[in-house]
Amino acid sequence: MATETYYQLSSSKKERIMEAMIDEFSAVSFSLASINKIIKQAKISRGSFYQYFKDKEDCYLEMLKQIAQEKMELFKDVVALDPEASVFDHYMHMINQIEIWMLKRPKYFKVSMHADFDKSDFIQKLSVDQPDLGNYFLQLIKNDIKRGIIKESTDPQLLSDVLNSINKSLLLDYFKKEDYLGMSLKTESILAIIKNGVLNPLGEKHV
Amino acid sequence: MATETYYQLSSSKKERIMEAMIDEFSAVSFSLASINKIIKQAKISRGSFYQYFKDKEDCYLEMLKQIAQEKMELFKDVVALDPEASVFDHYMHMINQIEIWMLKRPKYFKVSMHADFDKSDFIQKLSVDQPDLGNYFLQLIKNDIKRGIIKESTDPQLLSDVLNSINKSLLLDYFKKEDYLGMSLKTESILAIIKNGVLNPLGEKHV
Amino acid sequence: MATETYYQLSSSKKERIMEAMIDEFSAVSFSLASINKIIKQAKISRGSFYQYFKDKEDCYLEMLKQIAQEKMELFKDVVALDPEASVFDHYMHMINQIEIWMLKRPKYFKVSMHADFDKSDFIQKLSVDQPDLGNYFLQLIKNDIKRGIIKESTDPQLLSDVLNSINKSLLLDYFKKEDYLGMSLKTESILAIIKNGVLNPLGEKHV
Amino acid sequence: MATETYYQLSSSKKERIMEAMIDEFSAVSFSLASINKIIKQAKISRGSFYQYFKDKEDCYLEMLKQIAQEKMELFKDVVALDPEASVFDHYMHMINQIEIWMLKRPKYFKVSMHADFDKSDFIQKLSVDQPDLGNYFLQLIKNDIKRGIIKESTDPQLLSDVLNSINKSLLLDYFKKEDYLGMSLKTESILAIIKNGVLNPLGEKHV
DNA sequence: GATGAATGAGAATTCATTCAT
DNA sequence: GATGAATGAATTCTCATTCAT
Repeated sequence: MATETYYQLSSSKKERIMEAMIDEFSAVSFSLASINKIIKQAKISRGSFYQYFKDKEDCYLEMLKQIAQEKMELFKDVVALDPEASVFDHYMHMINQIEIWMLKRPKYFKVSMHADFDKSDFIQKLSVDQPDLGNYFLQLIKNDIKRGIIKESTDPQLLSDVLNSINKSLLLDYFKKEDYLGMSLKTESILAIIKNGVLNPLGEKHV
Repeated sequence: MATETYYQLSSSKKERIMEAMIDEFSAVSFSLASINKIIKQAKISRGSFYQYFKDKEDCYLEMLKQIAQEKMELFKDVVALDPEASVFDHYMHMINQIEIWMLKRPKYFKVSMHADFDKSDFIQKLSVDQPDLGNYFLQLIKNDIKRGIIKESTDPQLLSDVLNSINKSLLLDYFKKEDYLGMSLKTESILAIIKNGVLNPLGEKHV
Repeated sequence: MATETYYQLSSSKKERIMEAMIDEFSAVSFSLASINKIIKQAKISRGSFYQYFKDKEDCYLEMLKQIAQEKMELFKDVVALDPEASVFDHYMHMINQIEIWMLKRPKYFKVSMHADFDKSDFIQKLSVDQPDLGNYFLQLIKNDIKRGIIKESTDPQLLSDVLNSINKSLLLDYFKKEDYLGMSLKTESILAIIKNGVLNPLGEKHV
Repeated sequence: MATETYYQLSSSKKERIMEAMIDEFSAVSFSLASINKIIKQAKISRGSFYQYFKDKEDCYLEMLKQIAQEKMELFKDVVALDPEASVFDHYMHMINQIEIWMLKRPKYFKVSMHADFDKSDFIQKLSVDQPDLGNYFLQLIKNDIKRGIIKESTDPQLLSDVLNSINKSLLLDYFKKEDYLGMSLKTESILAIIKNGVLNPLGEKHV
């Protein structure tokens, strides 16, 4: 949604601007982000900013586009896995990818976390969520049930939700700690629980 | 931390003010909340506001107190459960309580979600988190392992984290949808997964 | 100008109020003085304050009255000096009295210094100055000229002004330093200069 | 400390702003000065003001700079005097300069008088005083003593203080009267007193 | 196309004064 | 006569946006 003028800018300038926006929008939420800081860091004039973007919202959207592009690339790789792999393998693979991504682009990740929590009308209208991801795992689960890997009694949608929950919760934790290591390891342990359950098969009386 | 003046106000006025504060602080984060909106909705003058509260932070703290009080009551009930009950029973009980609470006071919950994400120094200093809850479940889990209800091989801390994750994630979901029904039901299904696992014990070849 | 209500107050209460006013008006200028602080220190209610005094100006005037009374007493003593004494003796006597007064009531002195510099319309209208003092010394000087103590060529008004200048300047200095000792000593040295001059009678070529 | 933006303003605009600031800061003390009044008089918007100056303190400092500049020029001329001249000649010369300055820029002088009395932390930190002036005269006095112009028995520091007192006091007087004429004339008479003393050398009996 | 000065609504907070109880 | 809650205009300062050059 940025203007023609913006797209015709030199790559280096566009990158400078993009970096400034990402720095700001990853540091604070949309509503609190300051155009002042962005133009100072990007070393462009106030007037130029408004010749590139209609307004604050517009520049934010442009930045989201950038992030989305990289995400797309991430998920391409997720898909590129042994077709025989179970949903858990896929999930682990995704977590691995996310971990790599977060280490590589911690700010992109922060941006989406902020977006998740900004309640301003504008941000709410954006569906920043990865809309396909839920469905993607759902299919894998159904397939695994068919293949006999997962119990027939399992509700595929529910398992998909659980996986998503785990994912989100982990991200949230790491967002707060600002320390992105150990995600894969922890995820693996959690998956073990989900796969095998925690109840003692010998404990008769309870539950 | 509110002033004497505030506490001596008529109940109806205090409630009007409290409602206005909750409306505002549940709608946006602390930093973005507008005293202007609060006093307009509460129909008090700017001067009165500052006779009730030292500043924005003070009024926020007063509101938290209110929320905390109701939470306390909630957890009283959680504790009052059959001592023989498993951690899962306790967890379900808590979820039930939360569901009731969220239906009754959906905005209270929103406030804490915002607090979770406000990075301002002031909010960061507040430990709005329920600090004991994690530990509480941890003890129950350890006990259940001792009692043979839960597998010895289970890492208590991890299971505790998972339960917490589920909890947070569910809340987050419902926070976004602003639709708090079905939490208990869904939780029950999820617990079933965690208890028994989803792997097909007969499915040899995979995983 | 205070109200009847005020004057009918118990002495102890009036004193409490007066002390609070003096503390405040000696600490900062009239415009910056805070009624809040006064009523807090005096332990009276806001409403009472406005039942005692019409407004801030009114309470200030009441306080000035108090100070004026003590000043009057001071000058009574100044007059009570050997009628043969020169204007310089009188001056020294006054400075001694002032020094005593300032040590005893440093705040009274600060009040007048603040008044001297407050340019608000209200304060300007007040002639806090000791209107008679200038004239008083003028008479003494004229007398000393007649008596042959002071040169005939001396302009009495001018000498009076000089004495006043010295006085004010010293007070100003001590006000800033907030250290009231040594005034008398310094004054004595200065008077020596004024009495005898500083020019070397043998220095022919210059001046 | 003003911003680049300010310095790049057209002269006429800068003068309009400077005049408004001087009007306000000469009318009341720093703490009481109102940015509102300044921007209204200068006919600039609130936003502009804060694009020129960081805050109230900053604009005040900018104004002081202006005053300092003119003072500098004043003292250049004071120094440019016959090296044989006595301290009294220098003093008179300075007073003459001050009189000219005060007639030309009466408000500048008022500003410094206010600064002298503002007890706010910010103003206190500024040493608006002419720190070298006292010392400057002290050196001249010592020199005049050496040269035999001034009595050896004279305490140089004391005489310097007296000259300063006279200066301040005169300024203070004229500040209050807002009438700056006759300063030089009066000073000359006062100096005569200080030079020659007022005591009648023939008056034996007294003092 | 680029610049950056100008704008003004909105933010939090203070304080002398009024008035119902 | 005493109380203290209520008021609102005033304060300083911020920031997204516009517009003349």
